[in-house]
Amino acid sequence: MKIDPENPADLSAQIAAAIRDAIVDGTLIVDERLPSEAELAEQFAVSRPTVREALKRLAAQSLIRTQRGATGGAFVNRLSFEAAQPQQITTSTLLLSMNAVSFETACEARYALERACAPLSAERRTADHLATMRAEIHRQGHPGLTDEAFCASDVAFHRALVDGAGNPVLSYQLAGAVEAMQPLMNMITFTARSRGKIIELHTSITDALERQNAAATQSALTALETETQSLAQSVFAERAKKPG
Amino acid sequence: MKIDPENPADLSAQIAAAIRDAIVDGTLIVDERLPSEAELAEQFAVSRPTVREALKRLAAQSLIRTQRGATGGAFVNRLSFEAAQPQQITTSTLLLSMNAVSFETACEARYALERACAPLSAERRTADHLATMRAEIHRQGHPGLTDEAFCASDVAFHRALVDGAGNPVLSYQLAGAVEAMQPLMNMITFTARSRGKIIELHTSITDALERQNAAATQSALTALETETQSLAQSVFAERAKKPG
DNA sequence: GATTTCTAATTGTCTGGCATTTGATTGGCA
DNA sequence: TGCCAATCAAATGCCAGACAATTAGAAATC
Repeated sequence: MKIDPENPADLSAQIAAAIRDAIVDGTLIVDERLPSEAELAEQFAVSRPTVREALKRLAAQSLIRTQRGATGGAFVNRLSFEAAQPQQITTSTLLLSMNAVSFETACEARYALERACAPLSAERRTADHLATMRAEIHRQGHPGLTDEAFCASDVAFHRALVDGAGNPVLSYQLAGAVEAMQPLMNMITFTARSRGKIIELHTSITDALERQNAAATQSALTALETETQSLAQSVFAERAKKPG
Repeated sequence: MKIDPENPADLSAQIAAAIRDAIVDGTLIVDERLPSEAELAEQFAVSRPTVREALKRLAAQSLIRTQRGATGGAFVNRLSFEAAQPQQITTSTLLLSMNAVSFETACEARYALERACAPLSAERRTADHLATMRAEIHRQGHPGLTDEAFCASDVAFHRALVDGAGNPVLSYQLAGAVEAMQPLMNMITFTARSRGKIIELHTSITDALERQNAAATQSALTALETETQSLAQSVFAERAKKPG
């Protein structure tokens, strides 16, 4: 673990990179304790605040955790899917909002990915997954539901669908795509009629999964994508007509 | 932007979260300059090192960039897909290696996601994408190629396939899944015979894409998945027989 | 008017110190 | 001997102040 002493700027970034590399290539293993801040400062020939800045960078990526006290210190974190997901969602959300990604593009990606889960989910979904999906469908039918709550329930429905595939890697990747869409979906006003259509399609998806019919699940998802796209298009067209 | 003064621990994390929230909800917009470190320290009633630790956390996530000098400071970064991808790949790689995800599970997720790109890629792939894929296939046929270089070429091939879909959201999500598999793939020894089979399947994939035949692309991908899985299984079985 | 120099603002880093937390040690007491 | 409380030591969390390096703009000079 070495840093470049020639370049006196960005010392904390260099130190963070050195430690990160050591974690990635296995030099530092899970739950291993890093040297204390004072020792690291000595090793890298920098001051303690600089070391601390480096450690905070790593902590921001959940690569390490710190613990105070006599046996405390910085420990290599076991990066869990649960810990990585919130950050993945934040990043995906910002990517969409800051890069002028069209609703169409985001929606296309999301449904393409969900269709990828469909065959696995049709095979492996448990009664629990189906129950969650039906519960969300039921909630979506409630008349007093705000648009935002409707979207949140939609996300919960789709996450259950994805989790039904029983593949944590898929669930992790899809969480970003599905949740990041929520701010975009929240821009849509859902009329009673469009809600009814969506609920109908959610029901066909759930039915198809229950019958373990992968093809039917995929075509229902495609229908839902088409419906969502045209709904968004009409909302945006309406908004363009009367600005303000 | 407020922090909880009651809880004296984790001040830098609280400040980082406050600023991150301001960026996510649009209070701070792209390229906007944050107050100087001294001003932030005053606002949050903490010291400058604490503010700096918070800023480093945000810099680690590419949410801000800093610039020295008279008109310098911390600026909200436009989070680009290019900047987010390396971190997404690092995270995905660590998730696989630290969570004992089986080769089977990771492989299944990867090919499910790639199949999701196939229809779009069949529709939109350019001559450039096809040329890249054929070039990688050609490289893979070179006899002197190390296993590691073969894997790297494999990754390049699949990334071209994914990029062919012309959807940056898909490319971003898939990059994590594809690249993170590389360390797992590197554990496999590729015989001349297995390389030949893979090259053959890569060729059918490229041919199907060239003919814009989505179904053929998907079934070729499925065949490649089956081949990869059985290859891995035999390698691991062999390794289990004679340990060391 | 162009070039050079100066200046002010800002981040990057260091030194030194104190507060807080927490496990380990040690001493006292039953 | 066994248990419990007080103490201790190590480590992180935080702070104050200072200096160095960089950079843009202003001022001075040719």
